[in-house]
Amino acid sequence: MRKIIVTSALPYANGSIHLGHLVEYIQTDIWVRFQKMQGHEVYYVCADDTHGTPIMLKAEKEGISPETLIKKVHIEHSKDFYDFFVNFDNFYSTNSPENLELSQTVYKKLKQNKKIYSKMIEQFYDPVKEIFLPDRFIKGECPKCHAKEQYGDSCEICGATYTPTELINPTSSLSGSIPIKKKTEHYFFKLSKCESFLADWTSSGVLQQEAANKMKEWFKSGLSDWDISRDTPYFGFEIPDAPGKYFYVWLDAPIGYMASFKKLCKDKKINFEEFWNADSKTELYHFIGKDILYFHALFWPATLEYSGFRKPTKIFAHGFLTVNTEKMSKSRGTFITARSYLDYIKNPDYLRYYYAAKLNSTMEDIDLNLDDFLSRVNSDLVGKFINIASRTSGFIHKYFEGKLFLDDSRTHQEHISITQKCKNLDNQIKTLFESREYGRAIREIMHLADITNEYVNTKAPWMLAKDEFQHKMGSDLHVICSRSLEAFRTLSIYLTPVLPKLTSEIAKFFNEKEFKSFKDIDKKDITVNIYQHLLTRVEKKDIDMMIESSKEVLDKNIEPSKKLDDNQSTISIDDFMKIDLRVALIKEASFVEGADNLLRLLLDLNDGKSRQVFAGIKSKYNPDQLVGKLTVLVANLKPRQMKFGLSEGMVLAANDESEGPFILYPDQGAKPGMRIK
RNA sequence: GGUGAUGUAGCUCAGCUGGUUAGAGCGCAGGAUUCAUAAUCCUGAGGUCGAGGGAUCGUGACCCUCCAUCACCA
Repeated sequence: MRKIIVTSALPYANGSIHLGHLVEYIQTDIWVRFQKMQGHEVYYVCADDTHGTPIMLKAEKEGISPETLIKKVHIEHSKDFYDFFVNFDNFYSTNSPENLELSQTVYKKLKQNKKIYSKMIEQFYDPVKEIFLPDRFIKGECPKCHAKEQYGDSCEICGATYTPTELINPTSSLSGSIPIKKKTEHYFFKLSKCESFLADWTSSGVLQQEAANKMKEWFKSGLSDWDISRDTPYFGFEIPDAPGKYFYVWLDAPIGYMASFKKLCKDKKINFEEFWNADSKTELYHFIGKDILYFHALFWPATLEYSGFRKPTKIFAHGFLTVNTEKMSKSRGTFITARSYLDYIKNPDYLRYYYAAKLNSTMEDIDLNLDDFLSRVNSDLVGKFINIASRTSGFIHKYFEGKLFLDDSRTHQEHISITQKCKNLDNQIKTLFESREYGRAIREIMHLADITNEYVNTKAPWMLAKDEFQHKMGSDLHVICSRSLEAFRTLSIYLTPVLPKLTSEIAKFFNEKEFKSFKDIDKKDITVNIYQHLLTRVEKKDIDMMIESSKEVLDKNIEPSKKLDDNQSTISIDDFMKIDLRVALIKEASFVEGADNLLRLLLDLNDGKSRQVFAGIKSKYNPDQLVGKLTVLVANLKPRQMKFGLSEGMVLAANDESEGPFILYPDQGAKPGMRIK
């Protein structure tokens, strides 16, 4: 039996859990449930990440203490995870006595090992708020490209990175005041001295190949020492013997994994040392997003190494979530919180299934395509998987008192083979789950569901049922339905880590409490209850409503920052790039009956389909003079239903009060479909 | 800007170390069936494997250039 600790990254306690977070928690939870089903001793721990300036400021904004804020968020997060069946053994908080104690222990050991030193640095300070300013809270002009309103760490326009002191005309985004440079003593962790250890460690197989490559890149540019202190006021843990100095949130956050586990040890009488001592034989796995690889693959193991604790066995980084191939967007309504998913779609298993179907062991991003989500869940889960039970259990009930007939010695090989096909996949499924190749596992399982449906179809039990002779125990009818349901049960067991809610209901359908182990597939005396719908389809309208409601939520939140933007007369390059301008060939042009000012244009973007656009240019142009010309189309304008038909875009034209419109023609050489930027 | 990843049928993705007519699921079309929440089964159409060069007897798979998308740059 293996002894394993598994963690997911700590969610920051200043916001709600959203579908992006859930990729990781679901990925981890599936893995943990799988390991538990293999009979291993597994502890899945996590915690809210509660420290840092953003938490402090958010609490202040809401007029409550940071402690109250993180308590409130903890309740919300816990509920979200519970409702998604993310089954932590402990979901704790980094603002805990265990974490305080461990953070201080780690720090003292690092100090003993001569890995800590202090030096004076110069930092920006907000004289009004009387607080040192994190980089993100300073805005100013980029020293390289002179773009205005850039953050203190990097420029969004030219991508330059710099220190906030290099910004031109910096202002504090907290008070709007001009920050002053102020000297302060900071504590540093000598990461530069850990290079050889880290180079060995990161290339020893604890990371995915791609992640290890990434590390090499970072080593190339050399490791700098890590600033681990922040000045008061700061919400966090005070550094021992350093009044007014606090641990930087990223120091105590990963220690939060240990602290959460330590609390669990107290509650469950587990031996903490056995798991965390430097020579521990147990396993430790961190599931993280690729964005925080740096912290987990460099700072964290170095911290552990030089404070005398064990290092992680492996770090599993995953990619980001996009929704409909784009970054989650609040204005599009694709920034979907866990809660709003639950409110509208309700069943968390759908999302768990969809994520599982797309997840693999790499750091590639995964896309939640909502149309795909709908059809995949409905056809895989309802159409083929659940359908097996739905179509065969009726007969078992009607004629055989709910009892399956699985006596191999009295059954033809052709029927036994369906059992074998399902059970033979056992090892492969295990390997795939173990290596986090969930997508492949799902594919294999669904393939077996196909085979089972095929079997049912060719054997046509409904034909046999017409013959009374078939209503006897051990008849072909009995055998066929039994083997189909046994297959269904086997597949359900395979799917248990992915679909805990559904499979627990399936277990009940089989008169079992739950599926505890993959070994349960060998059960022989199986009975079924009367079949009731185990799963309903996802409705398109529910998805649409979820999107709509996600849009609303944001509008309220965005107001403050929007007001700032309104004062600006410039837009960013990103704003401009949102407009998809294309060269379009005017294939057809015609008058629109009943419209005073419109021409109907049929435009070709060289993408195999034409678009219809209604343009208000009749006063100046005849259809004939337009056909064959190139013009400029706003290609991603939301289509609009007009009285005369759907308008799928907009062509550009110039005008003022007295003259116009004058339509735009691109220069010679431009081809239909080219992007204009 | 630098570095890296990705780009295969309408959609989501497989294609191992290069080797005969490029695959799956969904969707679509036609048919079968009625046990099942119009679910299931069979058949079929659909791809110059992002573009262009190159190495090779041969490449979706290797190299180079370009284009697009995404990420990271502490």
